[in-house]
Amino acid sequence: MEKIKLLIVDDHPLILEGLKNLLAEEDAVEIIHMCTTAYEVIEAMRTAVPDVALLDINLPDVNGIELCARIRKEFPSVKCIALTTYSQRSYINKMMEAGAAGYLLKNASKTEILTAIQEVHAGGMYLRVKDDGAQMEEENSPIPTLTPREKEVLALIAEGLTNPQIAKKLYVSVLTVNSHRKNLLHKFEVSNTAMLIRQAVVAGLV
Amino acid sequence: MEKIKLLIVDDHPLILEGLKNLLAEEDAVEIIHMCTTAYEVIEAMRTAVPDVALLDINLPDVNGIELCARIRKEFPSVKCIALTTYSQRSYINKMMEAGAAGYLLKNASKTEILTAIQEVHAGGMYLRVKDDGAQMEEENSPIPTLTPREKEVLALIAEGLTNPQIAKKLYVSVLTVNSHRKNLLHKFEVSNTAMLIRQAVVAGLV
DNA sequence: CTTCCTATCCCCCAAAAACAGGATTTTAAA
DNA sequence: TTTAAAATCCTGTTTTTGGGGGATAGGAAG
Repeated sequence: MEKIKLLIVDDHPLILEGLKNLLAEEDAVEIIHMCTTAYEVIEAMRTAVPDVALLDINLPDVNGIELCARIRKEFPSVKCIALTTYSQRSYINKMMEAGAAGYLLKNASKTEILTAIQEVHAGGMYLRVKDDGAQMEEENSPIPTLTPREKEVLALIAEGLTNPQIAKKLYVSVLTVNSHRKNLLHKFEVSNTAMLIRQAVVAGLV
Repeated sequence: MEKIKLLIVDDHPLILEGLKNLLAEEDAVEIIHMCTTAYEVIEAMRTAVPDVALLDINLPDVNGIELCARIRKEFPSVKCIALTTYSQRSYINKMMEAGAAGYLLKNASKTEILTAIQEVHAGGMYLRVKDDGAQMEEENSPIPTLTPREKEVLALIAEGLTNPQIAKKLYVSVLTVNSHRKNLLHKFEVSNTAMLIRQAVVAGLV
């Protein structure tokens, strides 16, 4: 029986290391790529396509959700499993919507990770998020879907630019920027910039 | 020769796992405690005092800097080594100020970690932050020292309260809140709430 | 006993953001 | 091609923020 070819991506090298050690002695799987950015993932896949990809959600360049969607589009044969610290329903939904076949928390056990990989590779789906009671503070994060323009504006707001400055930078009217800003506030269901930015940061959108 | 007794703390179980695997085969050291929160660390130390503690900075309850200070106070014999992803000067300074004897990035190699542990245990100090060029975006984060009141106000701002609301909650004048707010902006060297909150979030202050 | 720090309060004023609507055009998808 | 979504611009008003000062009382530390 062929070994399952794995790609793992995480921005923390130590987590990669941990996974490598965890999976190295298993002969059912074989890690063919270890990446720390979404860019590396796509590059790596062009050279050798894995069977399963373990994806972190927090990546420096693109977030794991978008990365998953992209993988599903460019390499439909690759099964994606989210491996993250977030147990929020919204993340799970987004990830599944993006085409993920599995979802694991980083405190998952070795056997659990292995089971997930195998079941997913066999065409199944695996999702287990056991509530350890530790991080249930952020249970309510809608994570709205933003348009490209809104993301752009949000990023600039987070960088500290004011509406006039953003308008100048994007070559649009201040009124337009203000509209986007208002829409952002609505989508995030918040009433001021402080809440908006905090939500955006914890959601990894900035 | 006695093995060096280690305590490691990190909120990501996988990093703990990685470290464990990394250090398990070494006979120079011995992990006696693995914790995920600052609270656990203090509890663990009451039962068995380690020689060296590897501390993450991002912890769910108390940040690693304060934890380090507390360890140095309650268990002066314990040498602390920061093990984190932050390469910012300000973090290093804070950590050293808190009494740490070492500072490592999470992308440090196994031998580097071992060397650090041994040198620190021998009474020395070890600090090596090599710039991998990857995360130099955040090179300038002052991390100002905030007064208790300022932290309080900052937290409320981050929760989305306006000055009048904060004033009401703290039973002080709006003008007072505004002063704290202005001082916060000065200390963080930013010019609006968006930048303030973003900095505060990445600094783990909210 | 002085400084220094903190917290509190005050002034004036300009700029920005938020609230509440609506309208138009371009773009993308069904 | 019809429809929906996105991006653009508009008119108002009200509230909040931010920038520049300053003053005072209490406490801690030198």
